[in-house]
Amino acid sequence: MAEKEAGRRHTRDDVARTALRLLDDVGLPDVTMRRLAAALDVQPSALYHHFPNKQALLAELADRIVAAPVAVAAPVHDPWAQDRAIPAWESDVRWEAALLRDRMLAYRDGAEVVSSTLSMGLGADAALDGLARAVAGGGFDASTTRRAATALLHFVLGHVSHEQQRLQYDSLGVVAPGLADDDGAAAFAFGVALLVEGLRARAPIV
Amino acid sequence: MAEKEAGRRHTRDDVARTALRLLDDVGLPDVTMRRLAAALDVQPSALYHHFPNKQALLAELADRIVAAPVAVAAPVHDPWAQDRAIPAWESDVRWEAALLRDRMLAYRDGAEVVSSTLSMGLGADAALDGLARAVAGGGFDASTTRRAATALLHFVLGHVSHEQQRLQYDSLGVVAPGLADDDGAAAFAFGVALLVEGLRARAPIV
DNA sequence: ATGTTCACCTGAACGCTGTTCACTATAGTG
DNA sequence: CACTATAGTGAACAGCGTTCAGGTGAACAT
Repeated sequence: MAEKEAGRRHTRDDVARTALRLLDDVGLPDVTMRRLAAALDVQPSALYHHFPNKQALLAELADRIVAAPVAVAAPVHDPWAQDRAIPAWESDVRWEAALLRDRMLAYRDGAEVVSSTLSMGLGADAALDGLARAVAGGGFDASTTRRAATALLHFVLGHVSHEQQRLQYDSLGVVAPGLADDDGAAAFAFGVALLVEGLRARAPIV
Repeated sequence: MAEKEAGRRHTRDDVARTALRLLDDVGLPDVTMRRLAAALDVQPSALYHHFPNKQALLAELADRIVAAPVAVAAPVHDPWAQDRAIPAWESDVRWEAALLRDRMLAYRDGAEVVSSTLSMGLGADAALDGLARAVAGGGFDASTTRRAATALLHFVLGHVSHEQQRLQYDSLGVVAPGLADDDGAAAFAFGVALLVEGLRARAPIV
């Protein structure tokens, strides 16, 4: 399954990249220092020359996940705005939220990694920053901006975590229990829309 | 610190109640099967006669947290509705969200316990049910109701987790870094209001 | 060419975790 | 009284994150 990296000495970047690949291969619960060391063909203790502990390693992974380059570039003209009544900041927010979702979906258990790192105050700040920047485009005061951005962030993290947990369930052959699974993207867009429209009601300039 | 329970034989309820007290005393990361066994004056293996594994134990705790009786009864006339323009379902949703927050805040790391249990599909369904019931009062279709309720749930879980993590930071003597900490209740109400107002825009009956 | 430095790594260990297993004691019921 | 279900024992297992004293080799200055 996971082949060994046959190289001799490794850099901090090697370790992080191998860890990211291991995460995608085996999932967060099976990303252990021992397994990562084995993947690098190295003793576990060697990892502590690159990261002081496992949490720092995971924080680095979270940073890379939320700041990863994405396949499709941001559209100059947003796809939601055939109707010109929609202000730019609204589609910016939707876009930024969708971007964050895509980035976390790009790695197995990505949302879990980002969420735990974020909740411990280490790294992954790009996640909140992107949302806050988009919200700020609506001209809200600092407090409203920050609160709206964190509300969006909490929803996105919770939603994508839920989405990825279900992905894992399904991949393990568990049959869908009666109810049809909700389309992830649509349910996500709905939640974001709820927050955006709630925010619209208090926009300073209409 | 944590005194031993000197009783003879214990029931499943004893174990759960002691675990809940232990959680409040030492926090989730230090709730280990060995510590819990010690608190009950029992060998760790004895716990497995009451719960098949630790996750099941934590799921029971989550169930008790989200279904706990609360000090103040629900008001017949909601406190937000001096203005009669506010429909009942809106204040119901706000109330239900605030209730869930209070219940999770009642135990150390309560949000973390509920969140992890919920994300693994074991128990704590009362959390979503309460919100969904309140939303349904607005007369929305099933899909909208479910999506809005989970959006609310994700926000509440994320917010309270963040709130409790900060509580722990502060209790450990870490000084607030420059920025004044946002009032938890106010920021919470803001996030809920955002979702409620977004939902109001699609209410079938005005 | 030689000596030194330093990043990278080894190998073994420590203390902790959740969980299992065969066995024992105790309370309650026919 | 014998029986059975429930509760608990004590030891062990495999795995975890982490530490530590020491080793090795490439890079660099003399």
